[in-house]
Amino acid sequence: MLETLHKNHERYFVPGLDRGLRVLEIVAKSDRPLTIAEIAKKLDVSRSSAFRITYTLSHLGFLITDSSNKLYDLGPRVLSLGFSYLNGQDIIKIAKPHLEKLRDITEISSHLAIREGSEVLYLDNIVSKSPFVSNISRGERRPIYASPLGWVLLGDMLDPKIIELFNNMNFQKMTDHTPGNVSALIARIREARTLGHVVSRGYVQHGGSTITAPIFDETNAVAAVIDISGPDSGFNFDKIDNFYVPAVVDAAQNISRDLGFSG
Amino acid sequence: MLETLHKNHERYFVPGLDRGLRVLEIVAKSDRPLTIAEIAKKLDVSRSSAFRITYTLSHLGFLITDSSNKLYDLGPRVLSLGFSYLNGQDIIKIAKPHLEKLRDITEISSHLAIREGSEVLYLDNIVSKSPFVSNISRGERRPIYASPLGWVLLGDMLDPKIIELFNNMNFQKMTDHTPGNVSALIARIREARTLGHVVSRGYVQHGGSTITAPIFDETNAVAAVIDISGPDSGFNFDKIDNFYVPAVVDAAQNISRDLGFSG
DNA sequence: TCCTTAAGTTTTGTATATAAAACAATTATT
DNA sequence: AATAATTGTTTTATATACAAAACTTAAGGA
Repeated sequence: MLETLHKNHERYFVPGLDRGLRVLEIVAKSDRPLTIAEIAKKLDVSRSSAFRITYTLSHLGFLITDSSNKLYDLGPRVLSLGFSYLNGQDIIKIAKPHLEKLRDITEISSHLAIREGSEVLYLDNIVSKSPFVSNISRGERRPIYASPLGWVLLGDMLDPKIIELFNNMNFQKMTDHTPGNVSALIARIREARTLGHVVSRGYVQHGGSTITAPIFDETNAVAAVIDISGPDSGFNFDKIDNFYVPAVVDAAQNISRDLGFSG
Repeated sequence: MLETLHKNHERYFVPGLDRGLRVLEIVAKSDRPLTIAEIAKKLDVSRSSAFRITYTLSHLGFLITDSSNKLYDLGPRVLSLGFSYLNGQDIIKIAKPHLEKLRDITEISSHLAIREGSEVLYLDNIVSKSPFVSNISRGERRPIYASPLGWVLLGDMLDPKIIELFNNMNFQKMTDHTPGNVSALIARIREARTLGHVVSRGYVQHGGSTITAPIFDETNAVAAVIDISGPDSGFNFDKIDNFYVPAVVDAAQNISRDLGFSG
């Protein structure tokens, strides 16, 4: 029996679950609470289905309603999942002491991030004790193409895969140095891989700088990335090459070693 | 037509969604990745249903499998929801400057928390710059009955409601001062309400102290709670009554005012 | 004020998601 | 090594989740 590729791909999908989670993400993305009719329209389902889904989600505490019971917003229960995820990530525990040491010797905030789809996902944020601190929290996301961390994270991805991931993405020029298309992005990635690190000086969104290096797992894949970053006022730019870069690369290698990367 | 109360209550439930979210929480609570058979047993459904649910969740990125595709663990996508929730909470933005000022003048870490069911849920954590820091992160939870923050949070709840919430809860003695049953808890709550704050000195889990005060919303309900807390070594115990307590109560009142509580 | 439109519920016939059973593949036991 | 037990996957008959339509309530305009 031959089915359509689409149908075949979703043979075991639980539609109610799929749509419920999409409702949570629709409400999460919205900057204001939504009505059932709005959710139904965005989900492209009937109002009665949207009613059933919001009924379920609000009874479970994942959505809450306002006093009139007409506007739906995220409920506090969504937090429990994310927090469990962070606690369960061994890489965070392994990396933390190295990130703290890195923060202490450089006096600049250090971060740990992984790739999630086409985004950089920050897993940990070790805040500098100096007054010049970055404001990136764990759980935050950035588009990969616009972040030096992203360029390093894609270091082990083959060009066709990169093209597949980004060829219909809208490249917004965040700064003068944001790659404007896929081939410019590939050039950045190749450069990062060749050097083994990236120094992005004054190019980051709010006039800050970043020094980034990759973490490898036991299969030599890029498992994560660390950086030190913050406003330019926190850096001593004379010490980039002979202090900051070796410190970050060294910390990354130590974390890689603790993760089982021998090489 | 008469249906059972149970059925009637769940008339509009989407079962696939309910079970999918319960799978996420089962995996979140587990300290190790789980197999389909284990998930099926914990959920009390057939293996084929568990297969369909995990299939859906892993295709959506909320679960990930290990290399053998047999062990399921939380995926990074669960983070985005929790982070959106935190970003959407106005109370965090409103409270933050007050918490930072409180941290700066007391040199002790300050926190913001709300009630979620029978748990205290930390929404923000302003870390002290002193070496004596607490290690509570946003997203963490504590049982209400065992936390001074919880006693303050329940200040506007009527006794029958408290009894309903806690009468079949297992009260574990965390410290000498943990209430051991519902009536002891109610006494703590009443005391907190009368005083308008709680000073819990040296009673907290790891030998630390806490000073807590409630935040009210425009309807005079307890909307949240703030505290300063940390190891005893960070406190100057001579300054409790004439400095720490007024500082915390003052910050709480200012946040209440910014939230619309006239007084 | 009445009419129109829109949004939130409830009901209900039908398409389909589901759990049992069958099957396949792996792991444990004798 | 052979067999039993366990687990993952596929098939399929049937219970049920779904969307359309009906109904209810609220809001807006003439």
